[in-house]
Amino acid sequence: MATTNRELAPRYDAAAVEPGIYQRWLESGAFTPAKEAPPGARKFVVTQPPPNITGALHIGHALTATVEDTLVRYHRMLGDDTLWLPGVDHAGIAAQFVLDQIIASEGETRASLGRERYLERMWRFIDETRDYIGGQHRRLGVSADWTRERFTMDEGSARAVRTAFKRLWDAKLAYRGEALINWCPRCQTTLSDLENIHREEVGSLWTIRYHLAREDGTPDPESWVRIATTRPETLLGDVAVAVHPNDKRYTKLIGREAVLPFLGRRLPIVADEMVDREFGTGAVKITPAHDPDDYELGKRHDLPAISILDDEARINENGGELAGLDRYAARRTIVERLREMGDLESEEPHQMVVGHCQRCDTVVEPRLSVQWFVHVKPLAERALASVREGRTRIVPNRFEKVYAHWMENIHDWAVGRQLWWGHRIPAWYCPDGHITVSDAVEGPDACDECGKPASELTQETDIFDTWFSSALWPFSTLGWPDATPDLARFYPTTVMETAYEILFFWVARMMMMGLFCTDAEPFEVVYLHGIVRDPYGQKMSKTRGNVVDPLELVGEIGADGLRFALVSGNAPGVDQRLTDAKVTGGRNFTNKLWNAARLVISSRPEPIAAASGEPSLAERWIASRLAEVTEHATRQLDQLDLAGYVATAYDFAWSDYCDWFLEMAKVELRREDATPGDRARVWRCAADALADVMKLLHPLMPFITEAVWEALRAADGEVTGNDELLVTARWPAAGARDEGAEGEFEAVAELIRTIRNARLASAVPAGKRVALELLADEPELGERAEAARRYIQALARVEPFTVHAAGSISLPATGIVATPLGAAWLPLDDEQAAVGTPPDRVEREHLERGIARLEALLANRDFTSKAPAVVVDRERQRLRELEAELRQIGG
RNA sequence: GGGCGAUUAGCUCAGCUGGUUAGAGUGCACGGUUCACAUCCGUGAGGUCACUGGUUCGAGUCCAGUAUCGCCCA
Repeated sequence: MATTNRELAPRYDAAAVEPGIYQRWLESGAFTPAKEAPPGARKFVVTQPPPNITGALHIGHALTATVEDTLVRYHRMLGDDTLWLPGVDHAGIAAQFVLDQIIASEGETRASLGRERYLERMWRFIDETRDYIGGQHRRLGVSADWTRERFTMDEGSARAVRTAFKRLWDAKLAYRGEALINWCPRCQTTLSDLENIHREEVGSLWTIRYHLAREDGTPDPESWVRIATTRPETLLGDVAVAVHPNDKRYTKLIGREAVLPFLGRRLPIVADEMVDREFGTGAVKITPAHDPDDYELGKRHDLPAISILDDEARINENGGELAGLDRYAARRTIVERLREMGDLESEEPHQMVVGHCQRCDTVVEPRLSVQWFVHVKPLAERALASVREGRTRIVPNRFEKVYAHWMENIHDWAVGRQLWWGHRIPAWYCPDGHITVSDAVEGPDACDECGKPASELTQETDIFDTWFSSALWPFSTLGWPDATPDLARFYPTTVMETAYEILFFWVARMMMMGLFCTDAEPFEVVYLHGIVRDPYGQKMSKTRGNVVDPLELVGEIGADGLRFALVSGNAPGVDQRLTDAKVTGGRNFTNKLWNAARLVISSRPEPIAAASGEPSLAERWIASRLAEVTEHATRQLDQLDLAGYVATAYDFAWSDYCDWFLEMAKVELRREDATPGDRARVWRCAADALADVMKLLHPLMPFITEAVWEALRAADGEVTGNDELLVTARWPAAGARDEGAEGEFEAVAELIRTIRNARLASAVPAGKRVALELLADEPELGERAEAARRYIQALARVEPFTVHAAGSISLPATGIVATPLGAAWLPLDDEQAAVGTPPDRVEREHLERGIARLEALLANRDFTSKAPAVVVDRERQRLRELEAELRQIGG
């Protein structure tokens, strides 16, 4: 292709460029792994944390997508057998929550529709929203293999769920039993402990008189025991009063009975070590059906548990005349009546911890219920060992302690949910009370125990906690329980990247279920990222109204800019604030890259000759820097140090390549004595280095780099070689360092910086060319100065530039500055000199302080004898340099 | 109550296994119509690395304690 339109727009227009690029990637099939693993290739596999199918991506998802995409693109470029498997989650409670609101607006309710029609409606709804998340991910640049996209409610996942549960059941790790569970009266379902969010609140502590029972069981108006409670409404379910066995105040009451107000129930007064003597009056009411501690105590004392609340937390038939009242109305009524009866002694404000539903924030009600549980202790022990013994690594590793603590104190997992949207528990009941668990789609043929035919069995109506299917995600998505080629090829996966917030909810459970189901750790590394907060450090939330829509930002500054903003300067596991400055910084950087490309492409010699001649200092230096930076960035990516990688690539691109190299390359390209071969050589160097910068930045900023690649390819096919698309190009190999070139460059750059500074200090107008004199310290330095003359003249804007040999000229009285090549000064006329401030004195004092420090350090025998030789040599060298500089300015 | 983390420039944050005079972005000051970019270029000011003690030739970095803030678990 000839040189088509090589004029690039002066500003990078992300919105105009990105969609087309994504389409090209898709058409190229770059995101789908080859049919077979390349021979000898290492694998790199990530399963995407599946977002809620009914939702939209928030900024945290954008971070997840960015980090994973960066790693995946890097490994794809390395040539690894790379798979990134995307998917969405059915989000049981959350989805029901959303659909309930929708059908409510249509005048329907779950009850009015019935289970079957409700689920049909859900599937229709899902079909509408299904592609939304994927579309958003595409706009962020996510390079996942969409041909393998999965949904936690698809048939493969369903089979995995049934199989896993059957195996748990067969291993006696799943059971159905009565327990006090967390109940959300609004969501109408059981919650696991993790979904029960504890929060400190100010409530009340009421002190109530429970009259002691007389012989005939009636209350004695003259004697009572004072009970402290935060939940007076539950007294309807009281079955005892408990005191501490060593509490002298109550010793004589143990064994006697009190009478429950309103209901007249006789309550034994029992002694139990659990009772906190310091709390309230030291005597507590015991309500086993509504309090976890009471439940345990009740079991120890063989007490009944009387449930007094219904599904919606209203008083049930056990509450006598209060039946039908909401729990809070009942509380008010009971308190009021007790007061009237003279049995309410006091009411005081009380700081306490209250559980709330994670989903809807309703106060959770402890409730006695028969539920499905998974006995996770044995699973947890294995999952803990995997991390302890290093088979799975958590980054940052301090979360290994958090993980361990949770695993060590784990409770059985209540996996049943009284919802409709989710995987139905594959358990069948027979009329005789037997339970049969089956992993077959059509269920069991007969009762496992008594052989009653399937027609007489009824299936459990509860569904699984959504996290149960999520726990199987790394392998259910690859075909487990079948031994599929994908499972063999891609499992176990490599990196599980997610928010530290769901370490327990998800990561821990994947570890447990992965080990149980597949006998392997589901991933090698867990990479945890922190929370993206607003500029004031507040967590983003709809109620606070401070949410930032990532797709809106993509529209404003492009996906690359957002990706850059999210990853730069952020360590794993650490929360970050998303500020305007960061976002703008991301946009500016993409624009900078774009303009570097504009310059390179527009300065291609036309026609271009065959490159010839010796490389200039600019070329030798940038090649060496590129070698170092490639090596560095590669190591940082290998170590999952994304912020470090970004910083390395950013500094190189902006400072080294744009600020220094391109400026020097301009000098080379525009010098009059350059041959066509020289110009071609310099341009090729600039273009090749730019191509490498694009490669280095591609994992993080895929769109702009691909766009530049395309423009480079149009301008000169030799630069991009056979790689039509950058996405499938190979990651650059680090070349050889050229320390000589680096040293020469540093000296010249330092001289230029010093002269620029001196110009400003002497008030030389910025655009004006002034004379510069340099007294070379040694002949060799003079030669270097001569060799770099054209850079110095252009970048320091000096003309003429005169280099004097040592001893050939005497220094002026003032205005000398020290440079690595020798003493330099700007011979100013009197008028200029009068305006400016000679910088020498400050400089001299600065040098003298440094010299004194180093002399003292080097005089210390402990230092010279104990510190490594390299360190001592470095200090000696530094001292020599400072002394030379001081001599230059006449010290 | 137990555990974890943070405290570094005005602000937001990097700083790996201890080793030049601690860095970046942003903000600030000064100067810039140099033919890629003002979403830019150049120069600069700005830090007793929370505090106290210890280990070490050498501590932002390791150890102990204190203070403040935040998070997790109970």
